[in-house]
Amino acid sequence: MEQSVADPRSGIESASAGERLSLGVAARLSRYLQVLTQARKMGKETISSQELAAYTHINSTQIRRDLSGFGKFGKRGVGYGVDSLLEEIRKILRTSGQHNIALFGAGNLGQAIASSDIFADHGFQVVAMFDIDPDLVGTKIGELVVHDFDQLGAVVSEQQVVVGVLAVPSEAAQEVADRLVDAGVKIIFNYSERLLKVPPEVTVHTSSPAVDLLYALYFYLA
Amino acid sequence: MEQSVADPRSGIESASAGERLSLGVAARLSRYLQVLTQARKMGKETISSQELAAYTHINSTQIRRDLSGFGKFGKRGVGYGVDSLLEEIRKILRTSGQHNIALFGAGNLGQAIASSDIFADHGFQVVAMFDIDPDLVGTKIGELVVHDFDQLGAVVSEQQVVVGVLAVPSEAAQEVADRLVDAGVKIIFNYSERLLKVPPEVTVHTSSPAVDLLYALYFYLA
DNA sequence: TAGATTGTTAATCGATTAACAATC
DNA sequence: TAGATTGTTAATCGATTAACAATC
Repeated sequence: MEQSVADPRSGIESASAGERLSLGVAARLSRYLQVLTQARKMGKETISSQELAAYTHINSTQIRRDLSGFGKFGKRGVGYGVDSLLEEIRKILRTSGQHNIALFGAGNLGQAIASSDIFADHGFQVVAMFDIDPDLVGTKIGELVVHDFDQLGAVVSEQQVVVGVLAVPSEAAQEVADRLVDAGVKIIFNYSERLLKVPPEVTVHTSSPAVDLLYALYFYLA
Repeated sequence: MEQSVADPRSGIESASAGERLSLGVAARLSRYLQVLTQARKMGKETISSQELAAYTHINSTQIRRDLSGFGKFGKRGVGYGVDSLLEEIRKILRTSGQHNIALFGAGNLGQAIASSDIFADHGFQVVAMFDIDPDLVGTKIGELVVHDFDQLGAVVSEQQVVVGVLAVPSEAAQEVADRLVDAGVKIIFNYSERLLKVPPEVTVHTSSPAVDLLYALYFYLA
């Protein structure tokens, strides 16, 4: 889990918004969304808190408690409607819209991400790809033309890019991050291992499969 | 974060082990390990709880508290020695050794994982690759020969595979998982979106970049 | 009705944080 | 000495869980 919010804004409350969710609640709601999205793909119409618990490793009481804080979304004796719960949680997280991503690095990892619908399923669209290799610039990966890094600023503002995803080698990661920061991007998803230095208003999420494995392994060995 | 431990074993306590770590502590220690590993690569010799906090988004008091529970690893006015802290945490997590991974799927994602040292840095070694495509079976990806799925059981027991990493299309994920379970593998790392059904003693970690993004986005939009 | 599952309460435990003395 | 940072305390807040009535 990533805890990314340095300074909860004091003062002005958004009119439409109620309270800001706690880090834990927001993280758990996101997990529910993931499972619900897949459950829908599998043609499931209802899902119980017990089933959600099995897939998320989150206690079923906790799940019911999280949800009941926002309304009565379930049917006793039946469970939750997959479609309707999906919609409710999206409303709560206010992430119903379409959000644009720029992808950096057109190597194996970049291509894997571009061709996957792991982001698309949750309303994120890869709208641009970048690479430093002149042989790749101008070629097409799926629907996307590979841009040169020099076009970064222009693409970010024209396409309203909200998230930059780094699938570049570690050595290149900091430079790309710097450029994204200059272009005003506030969320960076880092698939390299490099520790990135960014200003406090920018959130970096570093992907860490090995860390997750270490964690799982501890409980396996212990 | 993945919470994966269903039934804490009652009764018998391992002689060498003290208490089993709580889920939260184990997860945070793993994060520290990640940052320390990178800090060492960057040639850093000491690191303060403040710096660790900046990279992990975990409160610095929390970090000092976590560590001081196991010993006095730091020097006041200086910080923690990167090498020594790395070693201490590995001891605590009892994950110092070498652990073997089998990788499934030799496509873009599989190749990206095989050629990355994101696992190797933490003592995980990819010892075998598998693919269903007859054209790929027998070819080499880096140092690794691509095996046919039929060899799964033999390879797992010969190479003492502890973790199976799935980089296959969603449609194939459940079948590979079933075979891994049959072969006795207890930890599965799932890069597909498919929800996997496994027996309770097996831990599945599903990679969820989009979920992490949704979470970051909430705090950005809110 | 009988079985299943939600919504909610109440009680406990661990996480979080500010503050600060100890000490490098 | 002066500055920095650990180790630790104490106080608060949120997470977790079992239990169960309500109700589909």
